[in-house]
Amino acid sequence: MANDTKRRLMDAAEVLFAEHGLRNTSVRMIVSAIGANVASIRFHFGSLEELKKAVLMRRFEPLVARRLASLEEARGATPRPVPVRRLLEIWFAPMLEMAASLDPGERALPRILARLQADPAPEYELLLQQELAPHVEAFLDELARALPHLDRSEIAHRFDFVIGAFGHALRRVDDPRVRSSRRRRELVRRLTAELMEFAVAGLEAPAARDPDAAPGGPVVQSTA
Amino acid sequence: MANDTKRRLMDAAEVLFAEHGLRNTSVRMIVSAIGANVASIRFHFGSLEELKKAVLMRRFEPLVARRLASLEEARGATPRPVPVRRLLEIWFAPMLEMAASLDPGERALPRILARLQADPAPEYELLLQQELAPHVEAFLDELARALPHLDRSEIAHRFDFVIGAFGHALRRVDDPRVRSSRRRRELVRRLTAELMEFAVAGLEAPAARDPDAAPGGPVVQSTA
DNA sequence: CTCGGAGTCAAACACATGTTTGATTCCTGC
DNA sequence: GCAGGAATCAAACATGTGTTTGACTCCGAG
Repeated sequence: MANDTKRRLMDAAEVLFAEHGLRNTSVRMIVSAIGANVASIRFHFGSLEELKKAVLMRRFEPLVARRLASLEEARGATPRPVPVRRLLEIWFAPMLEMAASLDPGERALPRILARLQADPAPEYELLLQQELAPHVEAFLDELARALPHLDRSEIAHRFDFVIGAFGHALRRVDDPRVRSSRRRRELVRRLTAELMEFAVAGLEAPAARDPDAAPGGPVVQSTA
Repeated sequence: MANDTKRRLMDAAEVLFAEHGLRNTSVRMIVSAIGANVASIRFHFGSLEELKKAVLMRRFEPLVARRLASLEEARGATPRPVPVRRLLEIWFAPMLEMAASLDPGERALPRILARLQADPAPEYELLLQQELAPHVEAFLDELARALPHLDRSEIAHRFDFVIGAFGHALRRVDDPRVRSSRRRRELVRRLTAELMEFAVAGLEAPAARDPDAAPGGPVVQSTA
């Protein structure tokens, strides 16, 4: 019974975070979800902020570990560069499995991260960047091998585009109009297939012309 | 002097909305920014919610109008489908000009919308969907002519990917580490050129295989 | 000059937030 | 069985929120 309340707090909190966002979830929403006392969060975590970080880390660390392990394995299989499509599969797979899960707790992290993408809260931003930066670098390194026609900075930007598209797609899956888990899983699979085609083509596209050096005028011209 | 305070409230509010998000901007933050009284918002707008909607609409209506006019013009110029690249230019241009503007007020709307993308607030979601839906449909119609190898639903999803990537890129431009407006404008131009290449290739990619019918196994396979 | 509405103001409202307190219950180790 | 820490509890705290009130100033029309 010792850490039971502690675990139940985290479980209840993470689905509330997914539903309402980290910012808009109050102590009282969490404790009342499991019939606990308002002081329980302070007792078990010290503060609400600490609980938020604990919830994020519990799901986040295994996710990063899985990605890195898969990347390592794919890289070790052959001396040739890992194909872009395979790299994207490795990147997306863990998150997609969570997003399609039947367990609301499993499903929470992708939703939380997708929200965090656009609602920058300096504290988590920093926390996640520290946790993310290393394995993002590893993927960018491997992408650079697979896309020798692009310089590193353009690769980083394009990977950012992919992450933005992915997050946006995940938010769509959150649409409350998609109720049944059967339909949700189907939608996730569908979007996954379409996103994969889109992202591979986008990443492999020819390098952008330097807008300064381009003789053909600005890439985005006035619509006059 | 009549509507002076009213206008100043909207001006101050929109940059605060861009900075802190619609949700996290309080009445007192707004009024203290221009030295007005807390009751002034109630007097001029009825409520804080009404002020938010007024701020959104003031910038939003001209944006939609510009896009539709440019689309109409491009479509009238030739009986052939408008190229994908041109459609994206028309879509991005107004927002990009705002994002690169020197006026913080001009710059606010893209930031607000980019935040709103991931922080769904039912009230504005509805408001914006009503305002957006018609001209999104018009763009999808034209995209369908330019991309005859894709069915309508896949086009809609891909356009969503583009919007997600665009929003994410705009959020990057918001990075407080990018201080000088000179550097910001440069970054916007750079990202624009790269995003254009990425998005055109992504939209024009071959249709995704139906994950059910695909004999080659799941598109995203387990990373075991 | 005066009346009256437009606009502003300080102060308080009712409510929600995270945190804190001190007492009380619970259960394990002795 | 009992001592003592772990865990829970109701209640209050201080602060922030949007809103409301009623008096106040201002200024143009009659």
